[in-house]
Amino acid sequence: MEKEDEPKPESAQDKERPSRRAEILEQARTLFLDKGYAGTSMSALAKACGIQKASLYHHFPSKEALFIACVTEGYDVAILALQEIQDDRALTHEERVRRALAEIYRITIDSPVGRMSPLIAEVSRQIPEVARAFHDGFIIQQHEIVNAIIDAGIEDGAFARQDRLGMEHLIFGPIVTLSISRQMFTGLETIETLFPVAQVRDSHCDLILQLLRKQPESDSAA
Amino acid sequence: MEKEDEPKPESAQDKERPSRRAEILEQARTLFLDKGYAGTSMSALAKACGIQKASLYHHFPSKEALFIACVTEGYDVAILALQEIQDDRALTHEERVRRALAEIYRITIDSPVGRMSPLIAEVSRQIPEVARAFHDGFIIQQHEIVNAIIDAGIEDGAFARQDRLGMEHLIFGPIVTLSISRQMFTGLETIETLFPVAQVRDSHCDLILQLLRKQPESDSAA
DNA sequence: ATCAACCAACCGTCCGTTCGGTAGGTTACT
DNA sequence: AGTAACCTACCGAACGGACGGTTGGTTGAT
Repeated sequence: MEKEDEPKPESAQDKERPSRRAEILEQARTLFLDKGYAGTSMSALAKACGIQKASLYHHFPSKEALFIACVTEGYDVAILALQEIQDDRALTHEERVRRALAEIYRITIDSPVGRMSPLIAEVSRQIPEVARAFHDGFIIQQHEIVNAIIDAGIEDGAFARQDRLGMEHLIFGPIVTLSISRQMFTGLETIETLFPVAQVRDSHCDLILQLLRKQPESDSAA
Repeated sequence: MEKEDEPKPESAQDKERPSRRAEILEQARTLFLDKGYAGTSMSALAKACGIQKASLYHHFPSKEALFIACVTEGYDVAILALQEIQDDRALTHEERVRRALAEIYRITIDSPVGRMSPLIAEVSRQIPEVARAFHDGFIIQQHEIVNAIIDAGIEDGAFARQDRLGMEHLIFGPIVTLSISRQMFTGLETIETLFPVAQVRDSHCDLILQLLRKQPESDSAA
C-alpha cells in the first residue's frame, strides 16, 4: 500500500537507496506505536516488511537495538518547523505563540514522534537510554523554544511574566494528554466529539494568551 | 458472561479475608503498570504472588479477564474524596478549587488508577472495553465534579465564565502529563527537579485561578 | 464427604536469535 | 579473459526457552 514514488529503483543505485533499513524502521515504528514493544514480534515486523525474520538481523543486531534506532531518530525534523516560527520576525508576539502552539499540536498528535510517550513509558525501565534520548532530543528542545518565544514577548513588554514551570505544564500538558487520550479512546465512536483537536487547540490558545497578556494595570501595583 | 453464579446466599464468611483474589489483583496491577500488558506473563505474576501459575486460573478464566478486572475496579474509591470536596459547603469557591486540584494530583500521580493511562492506551485496540470502562468510570466522573465546582462558582458570581472544553483540558492535561512524564523518566536522576509535583501543582493552581477570577471590570462587560 | 484452593507436570505455539547457505555484484590477481 | 575471493542482501530451517493455557491430582477446612 505504501508506494515509493520511484519508478526506477536502479537510478543511481548506490546513491539514493531508501530501501530496507529505512523501510524496516518505518514499519517498526508503526507496529511499536500500535502494539507496544513487548507486543510487537520480530516475525510480525518481518511479515510487514515482506522479508524473512532472519533478514532483520542483517540490519540490526537485536530487537532492542532496532527499537532504540526507532525512537532516537527523527526528532530534529520535528523541531525545525518550530524553530522557523521562533525566528520569524514578521510575526507579532501573540501570533507567534499561536503558530507555535498549532505546530506543537501538529507534531504531538499527527507525527509518530509525538505519539511515542506511552511507548517510551513502557520500556523506560528496561531501556533507560531511550527516555534520556527522548527527553534531551525532543522534550527540552520544544520547551526551550516556547520559553524563548515567551521571554521575547516579555522583554518587549507585550507579555506579563508568569511562573515558568507552571506555564510550561499549562502549555504542553493539555497537548500531550489530548494525544494520549485520542490513542486510548480510538475505539470509541464519540472520540471526535470528546477530543476534537481543532476546538481544543483554539480554546487552549485563547486561555494561554489570556494569561500572557498584560492585564490593564488592575492590581499589579500592590 | 460472568456474574453471580453463587446460588447460596452464603456471604457471611467471605467478608474479611486476605483474599487471594485481591492479592492477585494487587500484584497484577503493579506488574501491568511496570511492564505493560504484553510484557507481563502469568508465570511472573504467579511468582510475584508466591503461588503456582495454574492457581491463577482458579480465580480468573484468562489473562485478559484478569486484566479487565484490574482496570475496571477501584474507580469509585478514587472519586469519593473528590465528591466530598465538592459537597463541602464550608469552603470558599477558590479554596474548593484548590482542594479539588490537589486531590486530582494525588489520585493521578500516587494511586494506581491514575497511572493507568499508558497501560490502557497499550491495550485499547485489543480490549476496547477497558477504554470504555476507564472513560466512563473515571474520566468523566472527575470532569463532571470539576465542572460542577466551577459552575457553582460562576453562579455565585465568584468566577468568570470560560470555555468549558478548554478549561477541562487546561486542568487535567498538565496533571496527566506530569504523571506520565514521571513514569517515563523514572530512570533519570534529575526527575524531582524536572518534574516536581508540589511545585507544579501550586503553580498550576495559581494560573487556573487567575483565569477563573473575575477581572475587575476591565472588558468583561458584554 | 465435599469442595474450594492449590500444585506439579505438561501441551502446542510462538518468541528472539543463530547458523548455514544462496544469489549476484565488485574487486584482485594471474 | 579467467577465476578465485570477497561482499552485501537475503532466505530456510532450526534452536532453546518462555508463553498462555490445561490436566489430573492433592490438600485441608468444613
